[in-house]
Amino acid sequence: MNKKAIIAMSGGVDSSVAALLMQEKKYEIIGTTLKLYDNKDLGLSKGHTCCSLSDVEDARLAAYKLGIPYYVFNFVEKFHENVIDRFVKSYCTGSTPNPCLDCNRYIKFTSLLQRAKEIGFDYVVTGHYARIENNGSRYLLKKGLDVTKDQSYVLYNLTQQQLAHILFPLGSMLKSQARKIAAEYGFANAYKHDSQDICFVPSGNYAEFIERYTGQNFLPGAFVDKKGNIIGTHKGIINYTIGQRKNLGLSSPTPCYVCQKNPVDNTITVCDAQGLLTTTLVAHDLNMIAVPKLDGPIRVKAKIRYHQEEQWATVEQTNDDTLFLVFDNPQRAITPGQAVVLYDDDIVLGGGIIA
RNA sequence: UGGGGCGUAGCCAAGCCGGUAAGGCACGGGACUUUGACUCCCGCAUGCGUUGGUUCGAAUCCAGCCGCCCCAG
Repeated sequence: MNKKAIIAMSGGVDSSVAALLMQEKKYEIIGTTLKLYDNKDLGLSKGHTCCSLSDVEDARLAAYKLGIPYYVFNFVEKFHENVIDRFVKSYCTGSTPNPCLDCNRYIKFTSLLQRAKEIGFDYVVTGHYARIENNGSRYLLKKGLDVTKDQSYVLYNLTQQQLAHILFPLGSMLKSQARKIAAEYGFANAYKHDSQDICFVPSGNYAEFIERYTGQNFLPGAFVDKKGNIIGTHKGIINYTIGQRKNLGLSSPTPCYVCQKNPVDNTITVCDAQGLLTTTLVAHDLNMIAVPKLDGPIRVKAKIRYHQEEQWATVEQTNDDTLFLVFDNPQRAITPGQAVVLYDDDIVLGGGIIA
């Protein structure tokens, strides 16, 4: 009897090709799109995003083309609770969250996986560019072969139990190959633009979103320099993140960057580019994949934001839920709320959230 | 109202022995991107407080006026 897999179809090229590949491997598959929010509730109309309901038609079309059953699963409540709420709370406390991490962690690979099991399916399949291997004792998460599209960073939260029931058919493929396959097969979305922005804030104006969502106004406050001099007025603390240069409106001989957010007195500290450099960080909320726990300080390559080359560092797990990293070279704008993901070559060791 | 200094884009600022407005910051637009940022590219003063004058030609020289700053009374 064929293995059964649910394909999470966003309406984009990647997940459509993922479905096609699974079909070719003779899996018994169904396609699904997750309804994550009501566009109306969020004051949205339309946008090319990774999972907006407006993309349902593209997904449905691809499923129809494949001749597979297609369903929309309603995860609106789960998404509110596990993604949007966490996103908003994080910003309100001065952090800078990455909601895609939570969406993968709680929605696609928890709620959807659970649903899949409930209805008798063995696997959840997505179009992520990452690879899963089993070394005999553990499941390993590895970078996608297409280094320019590698998405292992946003998947570092996956557990052994989850990895056992996930398949990434695009992990060993180049994006260009995926597009080619899509084009040859005749998927309408073969040349659809890659997704971007936060899916539930397609306008990109997440600060406005947070104010609307919380019904709270974030008051203006002072920009101060490292000596404590007031040098300007900011528009509310949620509008800024560590390392930000644009939209500060501060005029000076050299560019000004945000280097600290202080929710307590509602001030934002700015500095020059040099002032953003730091060599150490602490992370919590860990998930280790390749090993259950790090023994002693080890050498790794670490990524402190999605789009950045990993950097050499020495890391130590100081307790069950804490990592301490020392980078070989100072890093620019290490940002609380973002994830640090540890790599041994192309293997994801694990990661955590920067404190 | 005696003396001195200054007024160039939103901010800072070069140019000032006349030859047709550097640069930085900010801002706008693109590129990049399944987060926020960073980065990169492009754009950004028919005009130099104002009115006249000299000159082929003035931000640059001259005069009046306006405004601001400092010193002295």
